[in-house]
Amino acid sequence: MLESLYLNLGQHDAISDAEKALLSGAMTVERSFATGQDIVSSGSRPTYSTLILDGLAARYKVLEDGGRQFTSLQVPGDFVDLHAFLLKTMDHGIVALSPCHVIFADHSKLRAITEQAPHLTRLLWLDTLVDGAIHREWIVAMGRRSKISHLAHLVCELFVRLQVVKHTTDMSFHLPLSQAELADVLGLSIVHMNRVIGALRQSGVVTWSNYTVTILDWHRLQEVAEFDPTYLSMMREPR
Amino acid sequence: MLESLYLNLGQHDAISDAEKALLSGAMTVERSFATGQDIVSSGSRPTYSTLILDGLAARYKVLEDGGRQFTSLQVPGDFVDLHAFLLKTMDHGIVALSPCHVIFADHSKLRAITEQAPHLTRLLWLDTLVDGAIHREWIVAMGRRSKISHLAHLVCELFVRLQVVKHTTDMSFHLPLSQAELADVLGLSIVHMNRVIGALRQSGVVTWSNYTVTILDWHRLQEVAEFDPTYLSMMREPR
DNA sequence: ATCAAATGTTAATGCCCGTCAACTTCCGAC
DNA sequence: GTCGGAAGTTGACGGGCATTAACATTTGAT
Repeated sequence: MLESLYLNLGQHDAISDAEKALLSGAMTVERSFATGQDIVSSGSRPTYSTLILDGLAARYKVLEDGGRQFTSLQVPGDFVDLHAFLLKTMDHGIVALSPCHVIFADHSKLRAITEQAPHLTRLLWLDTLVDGAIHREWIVAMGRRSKISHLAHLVCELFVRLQVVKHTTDMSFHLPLSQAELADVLGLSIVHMNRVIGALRQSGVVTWSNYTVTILDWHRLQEVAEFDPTYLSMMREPR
Repeated sequence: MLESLYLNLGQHDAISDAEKALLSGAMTVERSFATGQDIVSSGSRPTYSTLILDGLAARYKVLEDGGRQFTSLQVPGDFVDLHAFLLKTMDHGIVALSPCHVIFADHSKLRAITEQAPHLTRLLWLDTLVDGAIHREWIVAMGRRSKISHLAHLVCELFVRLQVVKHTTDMSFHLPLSQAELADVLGLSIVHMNRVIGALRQSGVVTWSNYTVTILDWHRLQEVAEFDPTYLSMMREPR
């Protein structure tokens, strides 16, 4: 049930059975969300945090002119709003980009973990720190990378993150994002997004159809993206 | 000595004298850095985290073509690399943008805090979560705001953050950033950065000279920026 | 005070990317 | 199968922004 969470946290450091039991014990209700539904709405003050068991979700903000910007993509094994445990008030929304199956962890039980399980606390903290590292990489991509490089970087990131939780097959993964939604990831117009995707296809490093991305040449893709996975902290070491 | 840290952490929730003593006890060596010097270098594995006592610093990444992107600005009372306590390896550098006076906190002592002081641990965790919230706001600004709105938002953010640690006077603050450095914050060319600053000046909401920004019309500035300080979690409540 | 270097400012040119528009393809409902 | 709407694709055009270059101004070093 929580296998993807264990894979996600366990990539950074070993987690004990006792810790798995604590995590499992923090979980309460399961729920499903349809594509397009808000999993958490902006301005709310949730009393639980949401773990994705299956599906793809995204954090987003909407501006007055209607423009939307995604600030992160969340895959199975991710807490979409672990930060709300301490931030209290959601300053952004979280939407399901595909049918999402989730499970809730009560903040009271997360708090109990911080009182009694320092190592597990550090791993949960670390999970939010990796979030931050991904945000920084997105800022760099938006500010200083070419658009095709930005897109290539996103493909690299998603492939690696999905691989950790065993949601890739060979060099392919499912990416249920319309081009309009991708445009809200990269901060582009729909039309230009379409052209950038076309350019990446043309370059021959990936195929991309039916919402499935297949990496044909990982090495060249990594070069185009200048992708260095250090920021994902995938090395297992004492934390 | 650690007054700005107490102000920074204390804005989110009350901190006890015992907690202040724990923080104080975690500090070791003080040091100064000159403008332009790296406080922490990319790829390093520091065994301590760095707190800014005075000065302005920034996190940054450099791309192969030499392009630089700042991913955050750090003011007095900020830990510039608290995340390295758990991430272990720095995936970016941190540079002093003005003469910086800092103090180091040993990771071993931070670890001891996580073992013995759950509430203080949550406040330190929260500090890194606010970092993440700021990152998200930067992503939105880079992706979907006009450049003048982005700049206005940055001014709002810095003013509020500096106010918390008592580094503003009336509606002014010192911002020791060249236009070239600002361009690396917004992801613009130097020439265009100059024009955007000119446009913000023209609009009459701020004056900006001698590295000092004065807000003439906070209300209109906030409107231009669509600035909503919720993301900074400045409300004091149990965490 | 003088000079060199860093920083700020302005103009010219061209490309990247947004907008508008038209059209095609895909997909689910019936 | 047929229909309607969503998603994808392509072209035309204009504006925002990068690049280059030149010059002005400020700053710091001697």
